[in-house]
Amino acid sequence: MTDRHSDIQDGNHAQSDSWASIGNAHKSINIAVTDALRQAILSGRFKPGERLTEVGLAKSFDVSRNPVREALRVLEVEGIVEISPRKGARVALLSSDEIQEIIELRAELEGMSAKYAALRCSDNVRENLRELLEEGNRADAADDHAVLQDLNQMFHTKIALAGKNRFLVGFMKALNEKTQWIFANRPEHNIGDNWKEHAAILRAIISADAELASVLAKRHVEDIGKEIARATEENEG
Amino acid sequence: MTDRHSDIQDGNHAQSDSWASIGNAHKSINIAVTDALRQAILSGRFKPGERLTEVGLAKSFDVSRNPVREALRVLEVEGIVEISPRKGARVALLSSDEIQEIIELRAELEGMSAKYAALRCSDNVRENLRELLEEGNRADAADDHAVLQDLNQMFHTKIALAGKNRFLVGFMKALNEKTQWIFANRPEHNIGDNWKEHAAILRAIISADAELASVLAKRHVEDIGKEIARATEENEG
DNA sequence: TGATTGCCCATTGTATACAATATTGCGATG
DNA sequence: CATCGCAATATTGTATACAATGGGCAATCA
Repeated sequence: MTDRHSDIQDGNHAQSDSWASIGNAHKSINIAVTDALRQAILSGRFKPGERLTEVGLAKSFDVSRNPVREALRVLEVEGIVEISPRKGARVALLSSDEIQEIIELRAELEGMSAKYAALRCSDNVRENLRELLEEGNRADAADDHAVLQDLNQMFHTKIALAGKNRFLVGFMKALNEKTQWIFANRPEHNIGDNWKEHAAILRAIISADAELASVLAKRHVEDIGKEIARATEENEG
Repeated sequence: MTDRHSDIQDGNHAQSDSWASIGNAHKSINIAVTDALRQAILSGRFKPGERLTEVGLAKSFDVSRNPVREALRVLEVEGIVEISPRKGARVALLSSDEIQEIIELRAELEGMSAKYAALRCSDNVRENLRELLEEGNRADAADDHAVLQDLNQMFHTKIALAGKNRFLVGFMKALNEKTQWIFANRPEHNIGDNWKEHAAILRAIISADAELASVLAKRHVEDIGKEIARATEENEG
């Protein structure tokens, strides 16, 4: 490291807000770069297809090319970067076919998670979900859009965890990230506050109705898929 | 770089191989190292928990540490290597709980794949599956263990592809690799030739009976899980 | 004009050097 | 005898240097 200031390490750069927490603590720079770059792509700051040169990224993060290369290869495995040997890296592209496949699989896995959650959640977790449900109901009644956004994310995370299969959790996390990415890159797709559907799923899980929870969760995601398809068609046709 | 011959690079230097790489860019060393290391781990040559030092691997592959680092980070994302910052990399460990979770998820996804395959496979693919079925039946009748081994692998791959969801294909590939890894590290778990079950699943898919295909495929994997559980218990208890 | 060749520059691939950190071994100390 | 420091060593983290490749552009020739 030179005597220059590092965006990633000291957070003095204009964009440092999202990076500030990752630099100094325990993580090494390659991990910080990976996280920062992933976030930049998923949030749409780097557009699909956009070229990602090693020196460019290295300069913008004020690090050497090495951590950048490692980050790019990690993100390639995650499926959000594409690398052609000796040609370079680009932000991956998602075709509408792939988007539908993501939604389709998410629907199945979300249903599966809900089923497992209903069957397996401990009393602690059940109580936890009950609190989430009530908190969401309050926010929904109060039309608190910002809080609902958070709670909706938490909804998916908690259900996945309650399912007690860590590989399922990992896959769902990947698919959720991709869904977030889809919406970030297609402004015409508006995620509505769908708390009422979430609430119904939560109630089914809490009452240990695995069958109902599964069907509701699956259909919930399928509905999102239909909306994406509709919006895409409108936008492109 | 020492004067020794490189396990990995030999093929790149040999003139005889240059024909093979005409038209497609020769893969870079980091990819070769990734593939070689992955294979070494999945086949059990490196034991779970075994330390993987960068210099050690670099020497054994006769490359610098850089490609090795990149490979380790890729394999970490794939879940077969664990990296602790500033401490180093180890071959990942799989607890028996995790093994059961892998099987559980594989069972669900295999059922899902079979369902989709039954619903979606084109005439071409259906014909292809029919050939696979007959070939397997012949090998089974002839007790040709080696061929069956191959066909069993192909069975899973072809069904996944027939399902026409590339993310599902990716997840199943990851889970199949992990299953292979489980068996490679637990000699007491013997994969039997289970062609007859495979054949039943294939017939269901070919006749477009999605429901039956799904149930059979799921149960087939669950049976494998039971056998692993039984063998583990026997071995540890 | 239009295709082609050869050169230059941008970029990636790989190795090495150095810095920072963790681990190990051993002797001093209670 | 256990344990605490502490130095020596091993290992990882990061930067830089150099080689190799690919793409673009101008000069060249049909």
